[in-house]
Amino acid sequence: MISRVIDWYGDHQRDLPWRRPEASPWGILVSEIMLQQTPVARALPVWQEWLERWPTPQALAQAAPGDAVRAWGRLGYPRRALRLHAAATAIATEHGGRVPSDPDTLRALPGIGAYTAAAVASFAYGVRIPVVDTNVRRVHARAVTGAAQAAPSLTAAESRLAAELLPANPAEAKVWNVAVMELGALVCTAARPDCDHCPIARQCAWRSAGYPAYDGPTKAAQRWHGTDRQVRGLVLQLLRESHGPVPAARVDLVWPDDAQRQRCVASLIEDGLVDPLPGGRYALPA
DNA sequence: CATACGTGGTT
DNA sequence: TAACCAAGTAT
Repeated sequence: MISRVIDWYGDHQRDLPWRRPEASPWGILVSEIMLQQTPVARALPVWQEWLERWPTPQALAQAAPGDAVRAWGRLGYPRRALRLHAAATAIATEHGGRVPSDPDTLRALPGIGAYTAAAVASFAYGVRIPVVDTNVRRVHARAVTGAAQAAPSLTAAESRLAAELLPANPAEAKVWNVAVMELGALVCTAARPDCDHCPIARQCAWRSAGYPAYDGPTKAAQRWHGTDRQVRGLVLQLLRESHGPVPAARVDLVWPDDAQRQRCVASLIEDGLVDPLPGGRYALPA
């Protein structure tokens, strides 16, 4: 199964800039943060801009956090931009300007969790460690476990399985990691898996079992309209698109519910995404 | 461990 | 059209 997936990857992988040999660990780290819960097509142009503007962690660390938030554009979850800026600062001041290769050291940086730490260690440095994202979990669930989809959150059994499947050779492990992820992104997709073009269709436990429906617990559906997330998004959009500080009166226009809007502005300030200025004005953090 | 956290394309 | 989905993290 391993060689079939790796061979398939060799023939069908997308040409993504952060996968090229010349990609720096920093470029790979930036890509991983941007790709959290965000499609490749949307992250791609923003990644290009970021790497031109801030080619090193030091370069980003010297910028204002608000510049990072503004350059994040509409990627979503703007706290990622703030945390990436904070990570760059930590890398510049505590790690000699070099992106760490040790997963535990990476994991200690802001915005870097288990997945991103493993991804950077593996993809940037060839560290032999399982990289388990939503694509990988889905492929494992189907091909090995025989379930239509993975559990709502990563289980110990899944981590064990990923560790067992990981090739012993570090270089091979790195390709395996990215290949399984790519298979999940392009073929073994959530809604309409393209089993006719899957390199391991014959070995797939889910297919062999006749595609049984998922019976486990499902994750709660996300709401959007009328939520604080929507209001926060509107406030931040206004500040991103404004050059200087914005008067409170203008912020008031983005959402009619006073209590909710004020609560959201307060939470944005709490998060460090918004700076309250004298005179009742607001701006992205300097 | 469940929930909050953006955004826009696809079904 | 509402729901689902996209390389998760922090609390």
